Amino acid sequence: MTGDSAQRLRDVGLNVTAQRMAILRSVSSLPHATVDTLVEAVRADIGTISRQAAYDALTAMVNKGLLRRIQPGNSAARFEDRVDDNHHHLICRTCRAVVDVDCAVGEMPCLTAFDDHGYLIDETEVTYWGVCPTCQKHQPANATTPIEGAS
Amino acid sequence: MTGDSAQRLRDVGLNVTAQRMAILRSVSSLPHATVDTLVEAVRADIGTISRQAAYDALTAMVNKGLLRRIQPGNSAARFEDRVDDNHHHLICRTCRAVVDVDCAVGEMPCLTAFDDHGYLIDETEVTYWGVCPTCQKHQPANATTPIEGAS
DNA sequence: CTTTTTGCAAATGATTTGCATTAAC
DNA sequence: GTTAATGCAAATCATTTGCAAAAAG
Repeated sequence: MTGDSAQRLRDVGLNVTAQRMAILRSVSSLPHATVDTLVEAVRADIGTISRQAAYDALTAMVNKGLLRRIQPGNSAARFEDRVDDNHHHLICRTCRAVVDVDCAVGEMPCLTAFDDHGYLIDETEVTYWGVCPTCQKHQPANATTPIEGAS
Repeated sequence: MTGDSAQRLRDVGLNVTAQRMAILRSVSSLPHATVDTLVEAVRADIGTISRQAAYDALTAMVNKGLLRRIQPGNSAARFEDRVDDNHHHLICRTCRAVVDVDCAVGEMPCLTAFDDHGYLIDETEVTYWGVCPTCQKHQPANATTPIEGAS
């Protein structure tokens, strides 16, 4: 239904377009998807979107706080629409699968009582790096291309 | 002095080369520097290094746990040699300045008592996003290009 | 002397920019 | 009607790959 996503766009002052509504819906149904995956999904949905329109729409919505961007190391950005709660991410070093995790500590971990060096802090990002169950099984003890860090 | 960095390389089983020693020294004196900055510094130091040799050396040392790689959003990676302690990073959205901060919570925040989804977790990364004092002053109330997120 | 590392060039992948066309308000 | 959004191509930026020459153990 077009109503909901249209309203969410209007609420933040963005023009309502078929592409933007479709992007918003795709991010909802495909949490942690990359731009390319979202472009595919939107094309299956409304027929056409350019990659640039997708980038533009996603950037606009991230800037308006409608979406959140996740940057798994140096690979393609992911997007999600869980923006209101304080949750973090568990990312597989091998296949880049992203899983949401709720913080055990509480509302805003580590955000209190440290030297902020005069910075105006607006976000605390917590990322857990590891290897997912599937990749643990399908890989020899010393895998070939660990995407980052940790010997 | 060449001894220290040479020994650190040997300790982790890496061949000792002039470039690698110089990289190690440069990362020490320029914490949070990008690859390009390090290449410049190394060239000023020992005369010559290719960018690829720098990437290779840095990757090798990160994999051996000698260095740590920081990925500020989607921009160029930074490197540091503080690998033994549990500290986090405060990054300026505008100028990308990186500052070390010690965690107020304790040893390993949020690492206990949550659902790990079967992942084998090896690192917890905490990043605080904000605007540094300098950028707060030098920018009009609504700056032009906030690098990421947050309206 | 065998293996690793270096250096150069070219390739790749993600993202951005410029500009004319089209659609929202 | 004006302003904002789309689509296409080309540009840019960080990083990787392939391979021959040079250096390390």
